[in-house]
Amino acid sequence: MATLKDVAERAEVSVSTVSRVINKEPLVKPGTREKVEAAIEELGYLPNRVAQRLRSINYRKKLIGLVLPDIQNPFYVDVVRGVEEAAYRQNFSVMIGNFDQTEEKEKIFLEILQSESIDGLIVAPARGRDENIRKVIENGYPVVCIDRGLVDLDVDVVKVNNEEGARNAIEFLIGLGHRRIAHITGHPSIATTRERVAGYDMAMRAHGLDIDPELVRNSDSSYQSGAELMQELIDLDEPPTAVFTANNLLTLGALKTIHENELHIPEDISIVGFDDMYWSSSLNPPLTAVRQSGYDIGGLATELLVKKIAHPEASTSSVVLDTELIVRHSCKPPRGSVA
Amino acid sequence: MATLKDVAERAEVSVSTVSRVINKEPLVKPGTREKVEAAIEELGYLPNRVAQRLRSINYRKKLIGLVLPDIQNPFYVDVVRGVEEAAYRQNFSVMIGNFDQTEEKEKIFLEILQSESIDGLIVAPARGRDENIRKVIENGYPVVCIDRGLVDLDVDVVKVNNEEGARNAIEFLIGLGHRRIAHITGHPSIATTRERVAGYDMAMRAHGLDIDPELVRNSDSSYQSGAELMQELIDLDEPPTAVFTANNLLTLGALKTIHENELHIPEDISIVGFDDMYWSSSLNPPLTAVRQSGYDIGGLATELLVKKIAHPEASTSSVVLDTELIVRHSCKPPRGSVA
DNA sequence: GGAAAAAATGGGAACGTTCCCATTTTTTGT
DNA sequence: ACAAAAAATGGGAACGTTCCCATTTTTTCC
Repeated sequence: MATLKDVAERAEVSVSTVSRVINKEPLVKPGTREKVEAAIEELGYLPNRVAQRLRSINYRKKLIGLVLPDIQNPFYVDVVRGVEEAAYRQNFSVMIGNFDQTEEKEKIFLEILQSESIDGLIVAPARGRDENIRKVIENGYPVVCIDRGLVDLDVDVVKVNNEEGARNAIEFLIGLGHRRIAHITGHPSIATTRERVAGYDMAMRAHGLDIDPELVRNSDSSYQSGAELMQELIDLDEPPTAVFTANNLLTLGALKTIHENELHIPEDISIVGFDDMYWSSSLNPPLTAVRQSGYDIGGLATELLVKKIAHPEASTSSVVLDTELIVRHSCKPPRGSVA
Repeated sequence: MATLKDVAERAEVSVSTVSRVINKEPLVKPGTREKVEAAIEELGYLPNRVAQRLRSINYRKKLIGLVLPDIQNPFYVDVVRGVEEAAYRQNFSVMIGNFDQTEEKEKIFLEILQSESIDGLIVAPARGRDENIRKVIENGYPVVCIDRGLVDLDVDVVKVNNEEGARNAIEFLIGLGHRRIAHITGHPSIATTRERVAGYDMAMRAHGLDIDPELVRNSDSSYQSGAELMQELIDLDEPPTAVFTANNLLTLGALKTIHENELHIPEDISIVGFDDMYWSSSLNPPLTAVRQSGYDIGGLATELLVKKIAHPEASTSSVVLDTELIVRHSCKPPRGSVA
């Protein structure tokens, strides 16, 4: 592959000048610039990003890391797209790591990213307290969290208003006449889970409804546990007439169980899921869901990170986006109600 | 961050020796190795992968690229997981690029990867002919294709037996008594599409059924076009009693339209999809699908690539995996049939 | 016990860039 | 037209490693 030196020789200028052209620095005479650009074209020169990164000063490496707990979750796929798009606009590359919810993999991946000399990091922490991420921050890397923040750490966050999203969903169900509303939650160690539970509680209490602890069940946020917990709810002496699932994997798991039990949605049971998917209309019936835009979250997080890379001293900020309740056809008043 | 030099000073050995320890080379006295490892531990040293990559000889950079047309497609997400897992086992990192089906993005991404000094590349070509990929191969990079190969280029491929997969699906439908079986295909420029169509044709002909060209419709493999083409099929004077969709996005799109038209699966129409998803059981009714393991494909492609990186002179090989028809509940004999 | 062979270690160039400073060229103002 | 200022270019060290070769130390074997 052609190097800077090759280009310099061809264009009959110094290596420094070619470097300046590559980096679009202003102090190059137009004529020189053209000569150099011609040489680059002729040689098919591509800058070696590895050498660039090795030599460049901190905030100019043009590489950010993205660390996600579960790439099988469509929400995070949207985040990936949002981050890639925004990063691309700012001429940054993205290195993606998926740690499948395991702490060990997360640690390894964070180390790799630091070894790769990233400028900064976007991460969706699996737990509220995360020693691995704390270390990265202590090492001086700019970090932006998505989806949820970190306990004890003052860090930039881009997230949605989970409490409100959950509250809207529950109030919608209450409005339809439901009283026994179940909530399959995520892992209680995650802030997101607690906020969504808080929204559930708030809505229930605001309408004078008791919260039956049997109807609120913690999970590990997986497809599997969504299916299992749904079965437990169905097997209850007095099963719920509606269920609110705290993320899309749980929703899909719950749907599986509902279908297996040959219950009909929405006649036998209503369901609202947190997280919408582009194919939610393909479900039967089309799913009513609380939409949070992973794409927007990823995009905003990237912009925030890029700013922070340029101005590391700036104070931390947090962005809270609104959710939207997308009403489709998976809910109706409970049997025998007079809504 | 601590460097090799820091470790060397602390352990009172030369930089070369530390490098040898890092790279697990055998020619180090056990005692020395321990001293060095202690120093590494104490300083929290992490090798700088950028410097390593810059200096290392060709096949030792320990980085591979993965270029995919559409990360929103769950099949490719499985591929990502398979590649990451296998790469991790071999101590390789993976740089992922998603080009959203656009040629321009693909080009940019392939250039970035070359700039990043990758050892080799796994790619799912969007088209059968791809100048961008051809260039990468000409530049001497080992390349393994997944899902489909490239016209005119002798390249390693890991794929499934598409023809057989499609044939099995169609024969299953014929066995149930269907005669008017539609096929929503992918883009005709893609080999995968042609192979699946060939399987469809073969099955139909083998059972003496005419192929009605109205029932075979080309798409761009998107969710949107799956929905649109399904509507066209439903609007036919003599609509099909069963439909075979050529990938999971098309399947989801078709399902949306079927539900919108208030048709019932499988009473009004049967559907078999190419590509299974882990949540196919969550669809209502659970989807009958031709399963191809993206995870296995990704894993095998990675192993093949790693071998090729070590022995670039080896002749190209291609791996063809079998598909599996997962029968769930989205198919039954057509109305009025005496199956 | 000593020479030869093998093992272990060290020194320094090189990878392809950027960055800093020095030098040369051009522009500006009078 | 000339000095001063500004713009443009060049030279070479440095980034943190690996790799090659040289040197030193240890082992082997008669």
